Amino acid sequence: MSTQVSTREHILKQAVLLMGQKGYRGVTTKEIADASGVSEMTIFRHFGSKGNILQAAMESYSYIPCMEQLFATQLTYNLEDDLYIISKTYQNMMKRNQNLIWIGFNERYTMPEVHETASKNPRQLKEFIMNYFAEMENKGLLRPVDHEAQAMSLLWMNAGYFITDASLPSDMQMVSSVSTESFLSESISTFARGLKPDANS
Amino acid sequence: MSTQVSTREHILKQAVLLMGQKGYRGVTTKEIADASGVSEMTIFRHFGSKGNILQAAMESYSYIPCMEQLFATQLTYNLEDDLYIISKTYQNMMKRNQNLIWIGFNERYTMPEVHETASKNPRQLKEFIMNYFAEMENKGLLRPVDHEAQAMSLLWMNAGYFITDASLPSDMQMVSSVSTESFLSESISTFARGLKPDANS
DNA sequence: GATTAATGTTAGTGAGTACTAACAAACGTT
DNA sequence: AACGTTTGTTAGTACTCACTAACATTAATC
Repeated sequence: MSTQVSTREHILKQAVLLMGQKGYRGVTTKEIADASGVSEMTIFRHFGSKGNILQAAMESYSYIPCMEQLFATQLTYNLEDDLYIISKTYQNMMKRNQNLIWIGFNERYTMPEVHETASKNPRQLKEFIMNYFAEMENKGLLRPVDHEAQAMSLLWMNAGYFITDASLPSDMQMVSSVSTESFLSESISTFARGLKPDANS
Repeated sequence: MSTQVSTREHILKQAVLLMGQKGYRGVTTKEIADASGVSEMTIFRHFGSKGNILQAAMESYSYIPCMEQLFATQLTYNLEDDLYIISKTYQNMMKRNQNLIWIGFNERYTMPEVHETASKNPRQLKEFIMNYFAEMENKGLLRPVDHEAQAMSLLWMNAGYFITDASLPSDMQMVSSVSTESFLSESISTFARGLKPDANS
């Protein structure tokens, strides 16, 4: 009984890995089967079609629950700290799922439903952040700003950083040598300063 | 005689457009032919194979000549102005060729030679910038810094901005509403300030 | 008007590939 | 030991698609 689940998960894992490297169309069901140490039939018995593999993988990928918990329990209402932990969590989730991100992006024209599934995440996260900003403003810990625009800025910055950090380095063959952690924390610090109310030291 | 060239260019243009949307494997030679208003045979007579189409497109794409001219004639040795024009040119070239960038990136595992062709560009640009920094330091207009690391920072920032600006907005369906031009100029301004020698107003 | 170069047309080949059907083997559970 | 569930095997189907060959057509050059 537990074998079903684990083989299913195992297939998904290998499929995402291969598709992340060679693209959805670049990988055959045979390849996925071999990489999973499983017969091709097993794949079709589990998922029915190649498209469903990707669909299933996309549905299993979601940072919404994780973010939900973060916003419910881990916030300190210190602006900089909170933005940092939100960003850090976002970065972690994106990095963990970077293959899926790429596949979804590449197939955005050919498999719109897959892309639709994936794009729910940032939209939901934007809502979370906007609610947080509203709360902070009520507490007098935030300047009166356009909550949506500022939430967007944060996401924008994070997405840009993720893409350059997680994806390009292996591509553009340049000397990295830039410390990753510090870049993020410094950006967040600046961003938080810009949002704090006027009375500063 | 001019017809050959123009049909060839026309095919390349349409091929890149389609591949940019649906991926290299997602497009058939038939589709490219139809989009180009041309027989499938014409394509094979011109390029021999589907792979050669992409290869030819990649070889035609290069911002090196453009950058070469910029570095030779258009610099003013005002740090901020120069970095801005370099960045702006980079952004323009990347935006003009964004389809090719994506294709090359997506096929980095399956068609390494294509990727190799594309990656010559940033490496060359890095060299240009490093030489520029060396000159500026000689003129006493630049702090003594690690030229390679700083050139990397600039390219890094530009690449990150390009990707979020040119590619993500249509993807993540978020309200853009952020002014593009100002974001870039502000970043460059900050970057330039960080590189100027100490004696500041 | 004849020649040449570029393109069109048609038909087809061969390889790859998603997916199916039918039966056999392994496995755990009771 | 019997049963049900999951997986493996094999063979095959239907389809797509890159690519070719042979011949017809247009268009420019001289």
